[in-house]
Amino acid sequence: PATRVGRKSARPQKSAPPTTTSKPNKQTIHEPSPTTRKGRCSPSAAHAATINDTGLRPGTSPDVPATRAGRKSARPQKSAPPTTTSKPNKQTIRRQSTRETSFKTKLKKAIANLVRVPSDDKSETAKIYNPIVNCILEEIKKMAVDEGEDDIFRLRQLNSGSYFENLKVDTTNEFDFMFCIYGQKLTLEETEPSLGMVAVKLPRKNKSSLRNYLTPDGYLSPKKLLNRFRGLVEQTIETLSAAGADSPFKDLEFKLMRQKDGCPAVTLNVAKKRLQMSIDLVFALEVPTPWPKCTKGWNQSVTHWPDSRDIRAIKRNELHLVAKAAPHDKDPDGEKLWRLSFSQAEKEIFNGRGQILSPTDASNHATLCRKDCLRCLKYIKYKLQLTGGVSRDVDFASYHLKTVLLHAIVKRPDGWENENLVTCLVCVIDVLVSSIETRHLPHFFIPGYNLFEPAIFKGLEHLDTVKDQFLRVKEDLVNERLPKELDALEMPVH
DNA sequence: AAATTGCCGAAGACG
DNA sequence: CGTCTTCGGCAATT
Repeated sequence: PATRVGRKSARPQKSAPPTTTSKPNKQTIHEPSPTTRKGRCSPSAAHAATINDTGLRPGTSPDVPATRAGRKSARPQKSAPPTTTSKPNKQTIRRQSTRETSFKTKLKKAIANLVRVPSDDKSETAKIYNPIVNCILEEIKKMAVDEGEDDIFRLRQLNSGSYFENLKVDTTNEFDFMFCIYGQKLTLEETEPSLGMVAVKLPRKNKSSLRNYLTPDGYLSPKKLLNRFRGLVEQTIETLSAAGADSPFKDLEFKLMRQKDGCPAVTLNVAKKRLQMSIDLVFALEVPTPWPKCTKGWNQSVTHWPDSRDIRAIKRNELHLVAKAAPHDKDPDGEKLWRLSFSQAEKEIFNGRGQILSPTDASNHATLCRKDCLRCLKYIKYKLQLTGGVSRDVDFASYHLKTVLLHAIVKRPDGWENENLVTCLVCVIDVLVSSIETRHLPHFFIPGYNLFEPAIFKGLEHLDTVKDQFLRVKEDLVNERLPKELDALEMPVH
């Protein structure tokens, strides 16, 4: 029974590759001239052993996490990787100035030194959070059966968040999971397309227990459902905490954090001796395809990325609704509006087996490069917060950075290779800066939803600090200096 | 049709 | 740099 499934799915060939030249290489960043500077040599090791027992970030990241991977099959290597470029021959190398080469090396090293999760820690934490989430899921199901609601509280687990996306840049032991109600027929009402939110009603034929969570006027209430979910988790934690001496949880201390207003997640802190971790359980509703109307037009950009075939593939991903509060007084009681989450679609673009590359990408170099870019951006933001440049509760979120990156790829679909990392970073920073200047950062999938809309974004005035910071980084980059914001060596410890 | 199994990629460790 | 390892994702399988 050979389970031969390799990556032999279709995707014969990404249509016409030779577009390379057609694109006016507007990105001729002057990888600049010799501004000298002694390399700060990096005694690595610096950030080592930051096994932090501080962890535990209190806030809730507006980063809206993931949902289930689409069921698309592997895309075969986007054909033709002639590798010519990836392996510069000696002459090419010699032709590059040694300074430039050494700067690239230096940058690469610096990035490698951004926070990483050592594999020891990975094993150790995995042995804790996996049994816990399994147990919570099981207990919830059991309790739901007793109360006749097992038709909805048989939840699907999706690992999400920066840890599982390999995009973590801080040292907190924080793990995000989505717990999704799935398989329900829902009717979406797009009353607030410019907020990225929808209201939900149940079609007549939906006889599920969701009926228990309707408002008087027939809307599915995020607050009611989230409260119910939290109640289930609370009960579970009680039984977990009361575990006997032979339980796998006997050394663990559990503490359920207070429910933050408008936060779609239930946060559970777990401690084992000195090791602390935070488990975020994001409650979500899976909404069946097709995507709602507010997403019309996200793909109508003039550019050629992603191509129409990829767009179709992306749109095959299920969206999710999370109980994230609406801004202002749009829905003060949290009784009506749900926020759309595209995390599965985003995951497909960045990670999935069907990485969405550009027509001229030959391999998964682009994936690596994009992720390195994103990690750099996130790290810069992280440092800015650590050093007090921007307070932590301004909701300038990594989601904004991810969105900026997506726009940057649209603007310049080719050349995402770590060889060009500097160029790529500069490109992303340019997009970020102009978004800030114009106060216009459209949600990638909902063009009419401006993430920097004053009514939506708190702390607009801080954005200029952010802009300055990134401009400094850009300045360093084009002058071949390692930005101190990317230097993990002196990591402030909070 | 829920749970198990096996394969593969990502990325760290190590030499 | 290349090889080895572990973890997670995924789908075939029963």
